[in-house]
Amino acid sequence: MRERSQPKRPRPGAREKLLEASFALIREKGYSATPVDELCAKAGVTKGAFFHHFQSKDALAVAAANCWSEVSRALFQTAPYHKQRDPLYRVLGYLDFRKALLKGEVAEFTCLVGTMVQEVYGTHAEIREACEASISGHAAMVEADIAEAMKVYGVRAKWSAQSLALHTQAVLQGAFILAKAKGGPDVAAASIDHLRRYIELLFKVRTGRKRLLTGPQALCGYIARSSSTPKASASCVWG
Amino acid sequence: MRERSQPKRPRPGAREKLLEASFALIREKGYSATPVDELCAKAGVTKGAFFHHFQSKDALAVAAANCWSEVSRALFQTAPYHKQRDPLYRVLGYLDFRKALLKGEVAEFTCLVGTMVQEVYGTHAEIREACEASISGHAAMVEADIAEAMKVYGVRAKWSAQSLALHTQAVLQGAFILAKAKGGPDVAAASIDHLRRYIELLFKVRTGRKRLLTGPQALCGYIARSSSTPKASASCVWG
DNA sequence: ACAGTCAAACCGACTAGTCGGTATGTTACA
DNA sequence: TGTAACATACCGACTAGTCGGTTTGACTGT
Repeated sequence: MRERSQPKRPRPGAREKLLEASFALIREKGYSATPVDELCAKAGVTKGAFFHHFQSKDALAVAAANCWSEVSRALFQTAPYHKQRDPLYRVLGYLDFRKALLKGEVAEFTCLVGTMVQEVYGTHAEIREACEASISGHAAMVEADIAEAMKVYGVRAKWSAQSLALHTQAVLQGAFILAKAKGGPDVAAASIDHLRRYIELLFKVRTGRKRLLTGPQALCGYIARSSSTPKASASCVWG
Repeated sequence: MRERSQPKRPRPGAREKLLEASFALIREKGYSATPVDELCAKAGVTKGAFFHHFQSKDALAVAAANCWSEVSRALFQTAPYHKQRDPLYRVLGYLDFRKALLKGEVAEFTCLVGTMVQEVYGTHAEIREACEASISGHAAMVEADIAEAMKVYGVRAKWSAQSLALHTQAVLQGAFILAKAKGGPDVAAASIDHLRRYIELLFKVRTGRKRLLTGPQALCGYIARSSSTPKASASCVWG
């Protein structure tokens, strides 16, 4: 239902504002500890609007996870590292990009779906599935580059492109937990460095990072600072 | 209806039972979503007993995190891999041991403090600190072996033993999140495999795992099955 | 141009139930 | 007789969700 692609945008969109508020609040306080009233307050919207757009708080969580998938897909697909011709450089550039995103408050760079799935995996199947889809979908994007790199570099191994892609996500999620525990992004950055080193070793790229970054299309390591925190955009109405 | 056990209460220890119940429930449902009443029910104890032993729910969380530190310290210090003479084998054996612990339900092998800190890092400073201490303390144990291995193997590197130790914890915590998202331990095991391969590469141990495991003191890979899930013991009264 | 119609969007007081926490016992034992 | 260790009843605050009503704006017929 909802008939989402209507040519008219009747309202500034309480729905979008609620999704955006959920990004901030759930990452900051967790899902269970975030009351509906507070989501409404942050979004500048009333409770009536909330339950007009979402059947329940859980339904919002599912929508938020789906929206997160779309927003992050958009962010990473348009990121500059993605234009690298060498697929391995795309993989390493991806990690540099992730590292560059570790700025500001912890809640601003951590992962919504990773936070949520941790809390609800055993009690809210639908939310868990939406989070799983988000993580797996993101991993699939990385997997494509890894698989291509394996071909180009002639890497034959016991590990699969998929398992390595999932491993990158595990490292990132774990790095976020350590960042939360320690109160800052430094540990997370160090962990990404280790992951990068691992991938270099797997592909036998012994050169230091510098050389990788000064290649002809050296777009890997830089920051699209303007959008370090993915925002819910109006285009993210479903997912 | 109460009348629930022997009128004699020699010293069954409501406190210990509550801590043990918190291990199970918080790992299963998260901290915020675990009501005090349910903790009491699981522990077979009344609410009065709860607030007799803990000033607040938050105080229980701090105690649980400290208890977790002690229980896991005891578990890993007595684990067989720890007797390896070669420090590198201890590190790799640690990973094999962690992998072997990935049995049963997800809530039975995931980390209490990792789960908790994710939820409360921004709102409950004392709990966060207790979780941080638990993770860092555990990492320090791994760090000692890594540092020794670096000496023995003459490894000089940009990375420190500490950062690699923290990285192992990041991988494990992240592996737990993926396991929660996917509903089983397989992804987590694969991620530990990648971490193991990384460390082998760092130490230039090119031999396959088999050879490592068939060495003279090949205790690395086995399971202390009887205690895969750390239990709160009576000795864990404070921490 | 304009009154009428309709449905979606939105509002906010209200409720039923849950939550963490307390007040006041009761029991076992030193 | 005192004290630690419980047990039970209860409280006020909070929470997700409801419901009757109002606003908004697109569309229609005249």
